Amino acid sequence: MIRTNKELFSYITNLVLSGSAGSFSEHHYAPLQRILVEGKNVFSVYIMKSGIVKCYLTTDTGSNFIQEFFGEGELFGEIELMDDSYSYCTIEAIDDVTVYKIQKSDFLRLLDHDKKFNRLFIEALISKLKYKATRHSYNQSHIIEDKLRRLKMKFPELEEVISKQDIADYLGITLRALNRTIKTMSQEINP
Amino acid sequence: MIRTNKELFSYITNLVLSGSAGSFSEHHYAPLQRILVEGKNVFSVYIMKSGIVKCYLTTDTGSNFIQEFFGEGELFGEIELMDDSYSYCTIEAIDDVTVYKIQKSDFLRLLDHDKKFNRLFIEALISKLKYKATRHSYNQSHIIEDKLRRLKMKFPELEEVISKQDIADYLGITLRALNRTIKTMSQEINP
DNA sequence: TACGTGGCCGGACAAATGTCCTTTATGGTA
DNA sequence: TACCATAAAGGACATTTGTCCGGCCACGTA
Repeated sequence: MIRTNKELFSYITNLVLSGSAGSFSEHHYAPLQRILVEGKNVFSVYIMKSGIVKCYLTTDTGSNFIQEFFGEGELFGEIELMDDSYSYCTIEAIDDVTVYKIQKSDFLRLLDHDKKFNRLFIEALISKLKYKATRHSYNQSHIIEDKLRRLKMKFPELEEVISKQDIADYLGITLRALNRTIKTMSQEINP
Repeated sequence: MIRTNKELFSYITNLVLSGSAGSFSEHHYAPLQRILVEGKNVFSVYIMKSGIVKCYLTTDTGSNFIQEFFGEGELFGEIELMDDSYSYCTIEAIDDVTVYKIQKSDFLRLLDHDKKFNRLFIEALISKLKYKATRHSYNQSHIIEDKLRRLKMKFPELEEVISKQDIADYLGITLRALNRTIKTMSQEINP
């Protein structure tokens, strides 16, 4: 649910600490602030230093669909990197957030000259792919109760950290359906 | 719906033709033959030369969920590349299929020594990511009729090439629901 | 205190989708 | 030809999920 990337995080941290990569700058965001906005041009790649953001897009039906929550070490803005496109989603801070920011051109240079970084980046992409594939197939083939159970298993502190509406948007369901399911499940435990 | 990758295809074709990459071997498959099987170890990366395959996985509910259809230039087996893992999906030929196959170790060497190839690979991953993200959010926020309309728009020859069951598995719905929707839509046109 | 505002909860009903089962082609094969 | 497997189509019903709505509660502010 909250995606992280330890390896990338520690590698970037070392890069920054050693001062060998002056191209990284650090930025802070308060809850509800938006780091990227759907439809706007993206000029940098971002890597999470601390906090949690949600990555979502607004569909033509008006509802929000949450792609992922990002925590320590996850990167975003990379999809818009290659084709100079507009951001296909919005990134919004959930709590206090710190990110490393690196300009496209610097990022591409790093990718070319730093083999280790290149490999870590590829692994990050592959990890995202795998995650998305699994999630989509699970979502399409299970009822809400199963999805919720799975989510709670993987992320027990769920309801303390993420709002109900966000959980619903993440599961691709309505708030009503989420509440209904929570009720049903609690009744199954205490009949 | 049927994913392709022109740039990668022509680059690989040139590599193979120029003989500079002896590590590629060519393989043929007949319809229904399986190139990768879910749960089995993967030792190579594959790139489609011709034909169409379906990439699907069987969920714990017994239904099949089709991740993507691959055509010319698309690659698969790359997810299993980095973490030495088992295949998370099955790749099955739909018509006559030819693929280029390259061993993991050769692939990794190529990735390290061929900058252009490295970049094409990253772009391929990013393209898949973007596609998956869009598809999942669309699927979760629209009714079947919308999904089907969108699919037909993007891929008009749909029903001639892909079986009804496969279309249903791709949309994450039952065959019954697909038939019902097709009927409804045809009645809307000829009332 | 009184009054909004927003998050959370749930009733009642409608719409979408799944399940189960039967029928009708269609193609291959004994 | 007769037989069998398999794709396609759809009827009848159950389940799941969405829509619309009103109520409750906590919190900030006039």
